[in-house]
Amino acid sequence: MSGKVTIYDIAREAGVSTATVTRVVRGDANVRASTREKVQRVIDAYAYTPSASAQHLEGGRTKTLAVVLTTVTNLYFTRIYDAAYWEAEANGYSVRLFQTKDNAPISRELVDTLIRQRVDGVLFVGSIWSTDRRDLNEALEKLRLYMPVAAICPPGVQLNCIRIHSDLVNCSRLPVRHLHALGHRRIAFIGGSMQTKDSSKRGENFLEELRALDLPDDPAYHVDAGYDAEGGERAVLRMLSGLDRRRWPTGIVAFNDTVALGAIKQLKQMGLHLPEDMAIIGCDNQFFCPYTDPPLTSVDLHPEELATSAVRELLVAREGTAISIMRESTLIVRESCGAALSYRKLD
Amino acid sequence: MSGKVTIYDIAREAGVSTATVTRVVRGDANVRASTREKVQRVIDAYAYTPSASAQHLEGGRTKTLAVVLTTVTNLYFTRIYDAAYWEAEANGYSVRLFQTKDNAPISRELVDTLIRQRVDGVLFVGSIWSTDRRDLNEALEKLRLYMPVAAICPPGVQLNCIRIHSDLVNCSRLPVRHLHALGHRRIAFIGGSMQTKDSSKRGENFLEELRALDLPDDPAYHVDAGYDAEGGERAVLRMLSGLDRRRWPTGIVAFNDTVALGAIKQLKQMGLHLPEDMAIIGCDNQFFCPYTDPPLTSVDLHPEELATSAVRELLVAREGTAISIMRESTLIVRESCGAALSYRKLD
DNA sequence: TTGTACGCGTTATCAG
DNA sequence: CTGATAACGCGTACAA
Repeated sequence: MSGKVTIYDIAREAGVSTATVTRVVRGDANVRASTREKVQRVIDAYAYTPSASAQHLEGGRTKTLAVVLTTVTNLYFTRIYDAAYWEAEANGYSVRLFQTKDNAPISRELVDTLIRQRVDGVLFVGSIWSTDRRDLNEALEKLRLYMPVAAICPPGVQLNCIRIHSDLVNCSRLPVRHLHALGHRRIAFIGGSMQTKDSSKRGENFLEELRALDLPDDPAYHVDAGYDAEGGERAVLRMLSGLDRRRWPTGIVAFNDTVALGAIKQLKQMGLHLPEDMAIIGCDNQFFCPYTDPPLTSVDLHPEELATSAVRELLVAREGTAISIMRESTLIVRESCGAALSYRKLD
Repeated sequence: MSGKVTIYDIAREAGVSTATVTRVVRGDANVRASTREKVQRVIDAYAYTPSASAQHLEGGRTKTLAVVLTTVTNLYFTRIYDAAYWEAEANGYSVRLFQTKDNAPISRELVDTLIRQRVDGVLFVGSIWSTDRRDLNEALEKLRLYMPVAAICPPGVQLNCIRIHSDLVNCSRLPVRHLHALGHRRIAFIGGSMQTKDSSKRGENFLEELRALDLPDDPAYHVDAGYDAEGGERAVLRMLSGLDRRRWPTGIVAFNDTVALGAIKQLKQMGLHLPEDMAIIGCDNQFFCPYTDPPLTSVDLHPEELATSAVRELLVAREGTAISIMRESTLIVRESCGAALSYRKLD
């Protein structure tokens, strides 16, 4: 009763064979009622639960998926994991979460662990595409020997795996159009790091959108801001202090809500009133958006749906790398651009 | 090269026994250099990695810990998980994260999964103590048959496992003293739900502190607010609209920063200026505290250290349930109470 | 230095 | 309806 209880213990104690114990546990029909009852009693008494490892060894499947991301401390990743978790759960799978050191790519060690654990599929999410492509594809090749691989990545990335991407186009388009519709003509983008695929793609789309609307695409309106609030502060300070006041933008699109948070603080610190003196839009529609001052207009990428789709694809695991285009981004209008709440979605 | 590669495949292909393959993989010294090289080449060619399940079956340990919490979407839990993850990692363990449905207790199903996976230890964190005590202890008893169990829980809870608790006393004391020192006499607490152990403990400590300072402990100053921003909004509205203006508190202690976020919004909406008309203090020192307007003074419970300690205890797994009192809470002073930044820590 | 053979806990097959 | 027994992939005595 103290150490590990095995099927042998139960079989011996119940006076039956291990085969019968298995039948009882699995609810097999071919067991006499009295036998079943007898065995069940012993099982309960000993709190017996079969070992997943042994089951795996025999059966093949681990019924486990892996999610790999940089840190669960990031709210965006958190929403992805949460959705993936429950989708997997609903299908009888459990999820193992792996975090990668800051900007480290997919390490050999991680690949090794993934394979060693014999998970039935991996989902990579974000911040990994900045990596040396050769390393990455090498890792994927090795992984693919053992399990299906999926990635939530920007459209441009060419990876040999199931790719799910968010709607980066509308993610840039919606905010720009919104500001344009409200009369803004000088619009700036403070976003990520131009080093990474994801960020630069967002930047390109932003510029494209400006041109489509015949707006000035002054490079001064386009500055790196990293991914956190502090980055937002710095970016605003750098951009505005480098610009003659008459050339200041009147609207800012931030890489994400956290960056916007920092930007707002810095703008206020410089004496600007929001949204009168400056409009601002974030991205991700985080929980705190309604609580900034003014409430932050934001784009929702619906990361939960990306995660859900990714898990589904992984479970189906049809060969041939599928490319799913996801549900469109949605603009959530609040008051940080001064829009009336009766605002209707543009075209 | 397509399906699963086993140690037999490697052995056959390299023309040696499985024992020799193991030796090479594990870096055993007693292998002739030429043999080692030959085997290693085959291993690399086939991308062979031993199966964790098989290793577990043979060896006993899974080298895996489980962390159970309600949702990783909560920033506080997120910090705990992150810390636990890296501490485990540093010790060669991996972590499995389990989420429980909203307010559901530890389900039979979860206990079952935990045992089936044969994890080497579990850490339960938060929001589980509101549960029926009988169920809970029953689950723990069963789990303890297979693995050491730890819980990050409030001091009052009597669970038969390793208990790590945060400094709930100072968590209430520090804010009250801070406000008192700044001249506040009518201080309110908007916090959690008095149904749960954790919340009520915080409430008790709060009242105790008021009495210790000879401040009024008017029940009207003590209202449930749940755990999110919306709860904070509602709590403020309810409290203030039910009170004659002359009896309004001048300072509010919020259950956590998110609740404070909502409270701030509601206070502003009622036309109050912060911190002049109302001081407010949060708890958890979340990333957004410096970015509220005004920047939010908060208490840091150092959840990372709780998690780290919990993991350490779990790995040592000394029998007999240890009770660790953790590092004291710290008050992080910002501007939401109007304190000068030169503020010194009270006694 | 290397190989043989068994055990780890479970399920599946096949015989009774 | 029930019981032997092989097989799953690996590590480890023990033997050579």
